[in-house]
Amino acid sequence: MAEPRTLSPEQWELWHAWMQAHRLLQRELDRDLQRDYGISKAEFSVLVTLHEARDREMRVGELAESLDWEKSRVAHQLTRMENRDLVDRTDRESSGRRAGIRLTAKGRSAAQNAIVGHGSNIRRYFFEALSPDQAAAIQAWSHQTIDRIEAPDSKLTSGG
Amino acid sequence: MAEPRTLSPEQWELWHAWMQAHRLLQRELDRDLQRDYGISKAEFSVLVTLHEARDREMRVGELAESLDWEKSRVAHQLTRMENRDLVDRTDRESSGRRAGIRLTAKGRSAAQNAIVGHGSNIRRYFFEALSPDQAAAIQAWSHQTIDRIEAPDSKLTSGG
DNA sequence: CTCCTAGAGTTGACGTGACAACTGTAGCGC
DNA sequence: GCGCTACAGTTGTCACGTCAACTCTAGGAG
Repeated sequence: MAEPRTLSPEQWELWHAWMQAHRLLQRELDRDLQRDYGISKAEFSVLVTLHEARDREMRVGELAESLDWEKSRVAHQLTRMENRDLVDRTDRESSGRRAGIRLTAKGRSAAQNAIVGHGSNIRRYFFEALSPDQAAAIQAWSHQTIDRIEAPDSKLTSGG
Repeated sequence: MAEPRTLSPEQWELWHAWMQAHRLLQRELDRDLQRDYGISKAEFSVLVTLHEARDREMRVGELAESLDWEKSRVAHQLTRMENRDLVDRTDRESSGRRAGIRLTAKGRSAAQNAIVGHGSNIRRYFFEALSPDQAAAIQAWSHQTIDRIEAPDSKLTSGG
């Protein structure tokens, strides 16, 4: 039995169903968030992260690190959110560079409202249809995958 | 114990890890597809679907149905792919409406090459790190979720 | 024939996400 | 101080995906 180079029909089917389920779920959650709180999933992520920082101003790099987003993605997102008056970029550097990022009042209340609502939507769409076995399997797979992709060669971090 | 309205920290963690894993996986697969075959995941999907139709021309609605995409998404994608000479829209209706969609020679060869390569990438990134238990759990969850979201009230399909 | 409705396909606007290139600041060696 | 490098943040470009609006065609009612 030579190693099969292609996926079996069953594997394709599983792959397809998995991708499909994921996309439907994401779309559903995003729609609800948009409808109920007027924000998107990406905006929600930023709002939550800033909300958890309480009063402390965050920097772009810090946000990028915390969200595991690319810097440019954060910058673009902040520009849009600044236009929508959800966040505030304060001038800190001497030149035109702005570094400190804060929630506006509108952003803060949006965050507080959305966290509860979005959480219960996640529960409704995701956790309620999830058996403990499935949860364990998905958790294990998630961490495997993150490790595998994030740190393909971890030899750099260990003291060698 | 009143029903908790918000997710537990563990649930948030699982949710976050899962989203993260998914995004990393998708990005990785898309990058490889782009690097090795010069096409994106969306283009791949269209190419495969048209490839499986062999010589038969497909219509936009048929493609949308088969891929479970919105019509407009298909139209936009076809426009991009037409510009890149991967597909061909043939005139069929009397007016300026184009209905028949075919692969170009370039599209056909791209499809044939990519199917093998992409399949083995999926195997490498997804199936190799997946135990049978995990596969079963993920499959079950996927179908549950698709059913739940796609057909929230299925009373229309059964002969009433 | 005209209006109405339904369906297929298209288009525009907008937010999202990735990548590359650019700007400005700071530390370092000369 | 000048150039080198590293780093932080920004910007442009492009592809993706959704929603709403639009066009064109066909079928039925008046």
